[in-house]
Amino acid sequence: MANYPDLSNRQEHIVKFIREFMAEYGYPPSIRQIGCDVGISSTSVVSYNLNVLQRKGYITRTREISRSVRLVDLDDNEVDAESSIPPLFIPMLGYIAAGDPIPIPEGEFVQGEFEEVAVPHDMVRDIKDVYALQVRGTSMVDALIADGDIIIMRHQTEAQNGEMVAVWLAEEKATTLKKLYWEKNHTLVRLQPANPLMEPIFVHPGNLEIQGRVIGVIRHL
Amino acid sequence: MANYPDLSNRQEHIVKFIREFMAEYGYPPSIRQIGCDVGISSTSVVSYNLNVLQRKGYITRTREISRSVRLVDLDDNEVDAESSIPPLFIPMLGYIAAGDPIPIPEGEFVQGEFEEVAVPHDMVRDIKDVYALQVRGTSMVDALIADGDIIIMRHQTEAQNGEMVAVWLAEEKATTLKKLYWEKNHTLVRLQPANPLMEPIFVHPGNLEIQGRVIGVIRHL
DNA sequence: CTTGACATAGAACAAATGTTCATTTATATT
DNA sequence: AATATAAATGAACATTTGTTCTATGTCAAG
Repeated sequence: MANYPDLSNRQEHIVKFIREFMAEYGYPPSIRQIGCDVGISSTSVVSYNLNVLQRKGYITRTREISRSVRLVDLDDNEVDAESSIPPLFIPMLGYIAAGDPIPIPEGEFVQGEFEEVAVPHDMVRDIKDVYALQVRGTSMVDALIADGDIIIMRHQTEAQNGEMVAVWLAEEKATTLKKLYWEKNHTLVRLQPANPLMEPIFVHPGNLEIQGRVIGVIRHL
Repeated sequence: MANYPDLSNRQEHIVKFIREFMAEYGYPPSIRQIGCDVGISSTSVVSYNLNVLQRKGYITRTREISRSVRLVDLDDNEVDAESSIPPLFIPMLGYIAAGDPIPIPEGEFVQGEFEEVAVPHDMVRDIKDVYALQVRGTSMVDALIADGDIIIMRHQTEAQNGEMVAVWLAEEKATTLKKLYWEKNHTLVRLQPANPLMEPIFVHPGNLEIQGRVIGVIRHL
């Protein structure tokens, strides 16, 4: 991993774990939690490696204070206590229905330009490229999504196997939400409904346009 | 201080101290550090006030984890003097699966007794009798609910027409989630799947036990 | 005046958590 | 091969930290 040339693999792993833990929980991990994740059974080895990371300027620690490991973050995406708080509201861009391509965000959202939708605290970590769409119609029931549901999307145009995506099928002139799998050396795409009782469909990559990835669904009743 | 009308002065002080401490140090304060700043010499009084702040939705805590106090970051302007603040977290009671009756809350929840689930700000207005269950299995797909989904329930034993309820069918020994409609002068119950492509079932009221009402569904992908 | 809910207080205890120590292993250098 | 340094290991211990318990005080409602 070229990001940290002067660190061992273990030390890189520790830095990344601390960053992820802080983002997810809002407080730093303990020595033992770091050891569990990194596979170090001895608290003194964790402490030894943290001392190295501190000496090299990657972290700071306060002696005899629980959970006092803090990253000194040199990356572009500076993580600090305030900005690590995930958003509670995201913009609602519009609607998603079978017969229309979904609205796609252009540039950054201007505050107040869109209606806002409340999301759970742990559903969105970084609001960049994330937005909500409301479902119109019953065409998404194969994705176990009902009319009126709110879909939380992250704008991306490529997808990995197993990710739930919104795709526009040009020939059929239809939007569909399915799990995407590449097959036959990327010459075929299998779109798998979330409902296990339903069959997948197969499309050529040229007929398909990935418009975003689904990261959550919210249904009010 | 008009910003937190439903908090005592001490509780406001605690919220502000937590925010300042987190910003300055990058990790949350301990119970004793909060006590020192606010002038509370007893750790149980600090803990009591933190429990109140958690119940009112200002902070979250994790039981028996050091420095696990986290602010739930609402803008000061969003605190409305006229309304109670809706909860951002509710207790997760357990699981729901087809072959078992759902866990039913008994009495009020003891703080910290259950794992907490994040919900959207506008999904729950009053936490009383509200809890979450996680779906195990694919038996709920007729309700457009997937394995792993989180269902937000309000404990109630009676239902109006059209409400989505969890019912236990004694003869079938099964839990199902469907919209309930009374028919033939309350001598028959029609249970309507949320999936419009599926047929309803009809049961006698004596065979059915309403265990709660579904008020929302959350799906993380 | 009584009662119940809320808030406070201190002590004791349990558990979480960080540090120290003795020892071993791995690696680099001479 | 010898030596020095870095890295690892587990155990023991010290300290931090959160929870529980018992008791008391305040205040509003009946």
